[in-house]
Amino acid sequence: MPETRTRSRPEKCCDFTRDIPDPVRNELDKNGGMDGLLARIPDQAALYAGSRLNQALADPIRLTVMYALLSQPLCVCVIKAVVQIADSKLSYHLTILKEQEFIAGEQQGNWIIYHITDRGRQALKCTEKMGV
Amino acid sequence: MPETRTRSRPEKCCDFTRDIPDPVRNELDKNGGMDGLLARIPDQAALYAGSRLNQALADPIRLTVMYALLSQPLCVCVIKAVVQIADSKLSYHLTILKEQEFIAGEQQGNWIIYHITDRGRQALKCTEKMGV
DNA sequence: TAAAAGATTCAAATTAATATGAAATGATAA
DNA sequence: TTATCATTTCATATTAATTTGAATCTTTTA
Repeated sequence: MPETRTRSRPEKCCDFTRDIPDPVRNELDKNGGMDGLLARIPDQAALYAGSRLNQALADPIRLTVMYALLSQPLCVCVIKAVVQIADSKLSYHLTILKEQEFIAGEQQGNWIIYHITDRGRQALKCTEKMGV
Repeated sequence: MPETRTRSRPEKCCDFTRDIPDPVRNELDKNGGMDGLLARIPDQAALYAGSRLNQALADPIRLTVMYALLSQPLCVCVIKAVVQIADSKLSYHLTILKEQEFIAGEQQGNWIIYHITDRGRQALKCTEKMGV
């Protein structure tokens, strides 16, 4: 018969005023405890924005577009020839890059000509620094 | 009655030997045409790897973990106290960060103590440079 | 002003990422 | 060697991102 034991301990995994390895607790104390630790973490809004930013760079098609634009400004029709996907699909990816201001486009007559932004160049440099 | 006209033109959006804006074509010519442009884009494997890398950074929980570890090495149980999510969920996110070698963990007795790697520090610096 | 070309938008379908809870693993202590 | 604690793994459910094709919008040209 299964025992139905009531436990007095709180439901959390570890009560970190006691149950954490000594070296970790020691350093945590020096760092101002949990409060100090939490204070050094950016707020939710910043973290969310940061993850959005990285999300925009998390697709091979979008990276391809950015590398193409690193060479020179291009109309959508040439970008399409580079990535070889349907119009609407390309448009979707361009929108995501635009939203994060990695690229920008201007209408020139019948065409829209996209170029990479400084922020976009920066992003590629970063991605490369970690190995692409 | 709808006309069923056979078109001699190729099915593609634009035949970029003609139908692209002059400034774009001029620069493209200087850059070695389509071939030159394509040659300067990293290969598929690199782009895929690059997008994986950014994908790992594309989540607020994972960024939170990395920022926490930027202060000091921590056991899972303290990280859990920081992010306040279920064990298995945390483990899932830790695995993704480990796979990209942004963090690494070592067993110390009963605990696993994670620390941020140089690559991880680099990644946070990059994300910040673009604004977090 | 109608047609055509270049590009975007929209709704629906598909696929990939994340979350959840139960079960398993590995280390230590009783 | 059994029990316990910290953590991970697994199967499934949920949610978010991407793809698709049709319709729309803009600009230019006839």
